Amino acid sequence: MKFLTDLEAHLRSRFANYPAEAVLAVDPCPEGQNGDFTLNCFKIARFCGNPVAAAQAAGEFLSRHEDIEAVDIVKAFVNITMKAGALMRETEVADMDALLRNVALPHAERGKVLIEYSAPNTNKPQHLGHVRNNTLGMSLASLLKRVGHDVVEINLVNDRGIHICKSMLAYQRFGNGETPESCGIKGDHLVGDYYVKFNAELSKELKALRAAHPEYADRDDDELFGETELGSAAQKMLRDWETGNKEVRALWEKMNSWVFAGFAVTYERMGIHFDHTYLESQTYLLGKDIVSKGLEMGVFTRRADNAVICDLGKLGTKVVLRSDGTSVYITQDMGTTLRKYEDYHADTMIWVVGDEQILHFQMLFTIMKKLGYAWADKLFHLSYGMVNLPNGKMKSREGTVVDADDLFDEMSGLAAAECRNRADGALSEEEVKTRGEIIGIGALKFMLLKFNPKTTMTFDPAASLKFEGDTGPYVQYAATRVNSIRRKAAERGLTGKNVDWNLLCHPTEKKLAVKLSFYGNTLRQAAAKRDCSGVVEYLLDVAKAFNSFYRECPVVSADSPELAAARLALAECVGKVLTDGLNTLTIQVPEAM
RNA sequence: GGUCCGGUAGCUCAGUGGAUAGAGCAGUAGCCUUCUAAGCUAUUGGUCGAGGGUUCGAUUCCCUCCCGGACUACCA
Repeated sequence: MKFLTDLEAHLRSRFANYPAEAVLAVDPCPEGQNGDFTLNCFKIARFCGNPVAAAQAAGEFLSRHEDIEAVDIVKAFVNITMKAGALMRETEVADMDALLRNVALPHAERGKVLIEYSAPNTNKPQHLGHVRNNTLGMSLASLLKRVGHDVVEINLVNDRGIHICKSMLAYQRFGNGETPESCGIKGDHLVGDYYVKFNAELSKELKALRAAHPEYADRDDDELFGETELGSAAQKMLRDWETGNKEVRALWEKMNSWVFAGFAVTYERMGIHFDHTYLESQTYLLGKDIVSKGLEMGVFTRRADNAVICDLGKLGTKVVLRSDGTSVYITQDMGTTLRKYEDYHADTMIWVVGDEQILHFQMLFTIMKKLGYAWADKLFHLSYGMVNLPNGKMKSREGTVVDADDLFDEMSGLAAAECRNRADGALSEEEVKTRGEIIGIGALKFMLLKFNPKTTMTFDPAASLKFEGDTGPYVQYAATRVNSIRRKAAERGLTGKNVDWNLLCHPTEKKLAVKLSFYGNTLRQAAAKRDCSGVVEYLLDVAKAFNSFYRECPVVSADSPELAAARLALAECVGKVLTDGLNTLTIQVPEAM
């Protein structure tokens, strides 16, 4: 802002030790204080004497500035009231295209970012936990794009392993050849049903086994897995899969294709489009050559039992190759990390993975650094907390898992019902569905993004279906209100062109403009922190200010056509920012609500 | 035991070295002949887990302790 750069120049000329780079920044003036912006002079006190003296000096200069109407100094805070026209110009509200364009980072700060998220297993449908992952991933990807990065979105599907064999085996035994088509069940759900079936049958067997062998009492399920008939059959199936047994491979192909078809529907509904999907079945053998390289470099050592290990200091010792020479999880992760780098040469790689894997990623990143990869210090694990329900954790065994597709249906259905109700027959059923989907899915994503990723959040199904208060629909509603203002204004022949910005001097109007001016900063900060929750808070804040404006400053029935035009222009700017903001979070905005 | 994350209003969560700690929900009292009430206005509600320290100033930084969770596999 001009008055800031002017003040900066003034201070620099007055104080010899004032730094060359800019240090001044203003915040919105808090509620209850007298001003549009506030300058905190505690922060420049070290260059300009004590805080209060700094505030006096700054205030004195600003009170003479052409853009400033009044200055109110409280302690070391300089509360600045701008002239209305200057405020609208400096906040870029008067040039909304510039406001939206200036969101992007300077070219030098842009880079190529690879972001991996979702990473589902192909043995069951996705649940609320996946929805949080998907939402965090897709929204962060979108945000990074919005500020100018070149973003590649990838998925790594866990399509092989013992858990996959479990559902395959249960299907083989109990499936009677049914298919998603024959039974009308979505493919991922059908396969998931057999995974559940396997576990149910296994439990029975374990119970019988323990009854027959009292000496097994203190051995847990995993230890006894291989002792059960089903368990050993699943293990055999995995070996058959690995040796390329035709029958097993054919079954695997068939069931995975069902799951992929199911996932495609879920992803489409969320609006997810990956640039590339890696399959674990094609990457799980990667990484062994890196182990040999690490051994040569002395990064890894061979233990007496022939296992290859890596000493990671206070992180502990990590086995990177089993004593029988086979890979562990981190081996293939080392391999895929290198593969991803070779495929895309990204400046930064991000993994969206739950916080239970924090240690794993610390180890992975440390190993990649030890192996000498220059890019390894630009790896980032975006960890997020679990999603709990009001009465505790989601547990598949207790049937408390919130299924993604069911949840979408429920959210969408409720929103559609509300739309149908409000439209009172004026909307086609198709339009009702479309709006319901945008509002319902939007509400869900918005709610998931509102929390800081790190927090272990509680999902309250009842509360989430309310669509009131700090929700996505609240922001969507504010955005659509702009449409109705525009429509009504057009009927009266009003446009938001050739505006006299000096007319927007109502406190509510100025407050709104001040908030709008922080849009770019908010997005860039959120992108730097890799955390969308700041954007959510910001959009709620703008929507709230706009709803007050909506009540207090009528547009169409304003005192003069000139004022109406100016208010319309301000409302248009709000509409653009809210829509751009929601879209950046991958949330759509309906035409009306 | 060790490492990491959290503990802020009845509930769910923001905040972060600075002005009187915020929002939504829930509660209370109002507002639809007006651009859509999925809205607005007012209001009740807090020893920011506890105790020390650093600082002009700490909910925020440091230390100790208490409580909750995650991790601590030759599982993924």
